[in-house]
Amino acid sequence: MAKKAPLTDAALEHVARRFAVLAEPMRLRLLQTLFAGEMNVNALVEATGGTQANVSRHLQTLTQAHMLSRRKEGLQVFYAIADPSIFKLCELVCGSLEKQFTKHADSFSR
Amino acid sequence: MAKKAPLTDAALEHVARRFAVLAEPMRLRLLQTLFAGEMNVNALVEATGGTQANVSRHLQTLTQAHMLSRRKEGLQVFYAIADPSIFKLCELVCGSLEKQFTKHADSFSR
DNA sequence: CAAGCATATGAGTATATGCGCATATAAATT
DNA sequence: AATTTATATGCGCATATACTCATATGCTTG
Repeated sequence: MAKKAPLTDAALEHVARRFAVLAEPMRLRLLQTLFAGEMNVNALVEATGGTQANVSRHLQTLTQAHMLSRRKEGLQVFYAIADPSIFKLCELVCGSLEKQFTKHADSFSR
Repeated sequence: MAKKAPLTDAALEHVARRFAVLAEPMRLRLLQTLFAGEMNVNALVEATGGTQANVSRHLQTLTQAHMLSRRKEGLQVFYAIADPSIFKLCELVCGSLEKQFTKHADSFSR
């Protein structure tokens, strides 16, 4: 399989879609929270400070993109990170951003 | 520096913004084209099949995100990939996507 | 300085998407 | 079966952004 083959339009749209899923602060916050492990919706609502409706929608988006797994247990639904490449993606972007402005680096983590 | 520190809201917005820049097929096409090396706008217009105005706008977006460098030489403006992490980012996403649907894998590269 | 070429940008339109509110669904408990 | 609890979803609004067309800017050359 050639490594440098150009991508088809369809493939580019898939890649773009994947980046788009990661292009929302609340979804990133959810992912970051789930880095600690599986959680149900209510826990995620409390951890992120978002509304239940909004959190639920974002979880749906992330799940449809196959980034999260969904497990129902009684009344509760547990979500977890399903795609380990998410970790590396976030690390890459964060690293690149930190280099980019070492000035505001203090406003980066708390 | 702590590796697992949670990100501030401001940092999350920066990360999200970066992903958003990568969330457009035409911009990905431009980046992919520039993988071969520095190019001027006209060459990019021809290579991507986009309109001059649209290509110019996307180049501006990519440059403002510090993903591309801009070099003016006479009438022409040359763009090049400025942030090497872009390569790894695209590889990661493509790899993850290929795994995800090995079915349509044939529609991925040409 | 006029004309021409390469690139950038303002304006307008269409589409997408995030959010809040209210309500629906689904499962457990009484 | 009715009620309660946890999660999902329909709807409307507001905003963002991609695209096209026309035009502006900037540099070069005659």
